[in-house]
Amino acid sequence: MTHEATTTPAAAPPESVTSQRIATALMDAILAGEIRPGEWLRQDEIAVRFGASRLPVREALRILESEGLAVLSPNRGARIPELSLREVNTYYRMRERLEPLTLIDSLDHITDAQIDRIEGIQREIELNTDVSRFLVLDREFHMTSYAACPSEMLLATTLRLWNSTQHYRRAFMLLAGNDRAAVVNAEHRLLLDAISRRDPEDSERFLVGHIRRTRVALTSHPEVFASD
Amino acid sequence: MTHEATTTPAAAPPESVTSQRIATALMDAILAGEIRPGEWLRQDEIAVRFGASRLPVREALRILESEGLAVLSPNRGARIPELSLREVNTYYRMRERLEPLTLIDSLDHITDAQIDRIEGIQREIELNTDVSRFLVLDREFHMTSYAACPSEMLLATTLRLWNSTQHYRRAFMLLAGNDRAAVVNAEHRLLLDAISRRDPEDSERFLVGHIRRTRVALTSHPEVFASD
DNA sequence: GTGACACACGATGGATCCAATAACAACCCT
DNA sequence: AGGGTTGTTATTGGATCCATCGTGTGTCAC
Repeated sequence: MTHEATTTPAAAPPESVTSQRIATALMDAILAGEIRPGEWLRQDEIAVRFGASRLPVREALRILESEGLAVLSPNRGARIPELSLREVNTYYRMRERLEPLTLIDSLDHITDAQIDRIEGIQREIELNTDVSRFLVLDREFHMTSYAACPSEMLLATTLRLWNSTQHYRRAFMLLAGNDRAAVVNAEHRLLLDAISRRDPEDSERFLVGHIRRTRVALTSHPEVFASD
Repeated sequence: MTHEATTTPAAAPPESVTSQRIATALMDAILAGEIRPGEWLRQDEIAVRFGASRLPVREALRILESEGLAVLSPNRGARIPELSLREVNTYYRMRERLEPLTLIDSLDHITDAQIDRIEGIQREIELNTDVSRFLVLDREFHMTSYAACPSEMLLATTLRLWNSTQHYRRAFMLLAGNDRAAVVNAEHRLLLDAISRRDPEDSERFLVGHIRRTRVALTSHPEVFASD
């Protein structure tokens, strides 16, 4: 749209609305790890932080809820949910089934420029050594591959699954390091090749393998999850 | 706690909160077909209908949005989305991939009493001739089979997919009638048998077949969908 | 007659104030 | 001293009023 490159893959919602602006800022803070699972989001505190009244904050919390980033209890407030190992495992199994569909539908409309962009991201991943940077690049890699999917609902559901598990991916990476980078790069290269050939079967195969291996690796570190 | 029975039916969200009460009522109205896709949900009108101010109505609309039953445009309002044939097709392909997972996870915890209940519902389906009643019973059949799934997120996602496509299922049934009842009953019986044996492979096989055949039947009537 | 512009109306978004609910703590009674 | 109860406080839920945005209509110019 504009000359500025947007970091978010989908069309960003208009920022003129205060509630949406607060929701976006809170979402970024949560995904960046500044707000962690288990923390309460007090309306008054957020309101003064953004120089607004509590009303748009309440709407923002509802938006966060619809994104799966917060749970609202009546008369109790909003908090970031703490996920158990079992729950994250389920989220990843949902991803293994859903994301191939997102990718397959995206393959029907993906452009050469988008494929080039994915390859550029992968090159940057292979040169990168910082863990936090990897989380951003990995997300960009996959989201760009999904960007051409025509179904907003499918994209939104995929994004929800990514957002809800973001904290545990980071906790795992900070703990285990990126010494498995060679495996990730091999998987990404195979996936990228299948995408560039616009081959739905191979794309699904390598994507499922990639998500599944990540799930197994994640769940081998129970200490980063809630105690169930 | 006290000797008095609780008025709320335990599983349902607390109705003491006005916004939740309005959201539930609106959701029932949408699923019952009283509010149809494309219609605008004006805050003022809903507020006077429920004898409340516009504020809880705004929260209720946010809840509806998170359920996938409404889309909110800033400064424009909320409306029930009109889905094209392509979009409903995508929703059903999502169901084909996700609901087997919901069912498989449910099979690990499902009780004999729940299985008996599913069989009772199926018996009622076979005796029933009314189309509207079938929609309710069919939903009950499947939702009861998913009820033991321990993942709230997976259940909620499944429910969203059902709710979002409810209107088009009804439009199709009212148009095509239930002359395919024999096929549905056969599919349900096979699925029920697999569930009662707690067989995940057969359960997935028959469930996918059931959803897929329904999708093909649905999409053979393009006249019930938005023009894309 | 048709196009564009401007104005007015209606609906939504936001701020402030008040009521209700839940966690917390001190207190009293047993 | 312990458990139950009650009062206090902080936080959320709701109502009313005002500002802002989008839309429709009417008019004026071409």
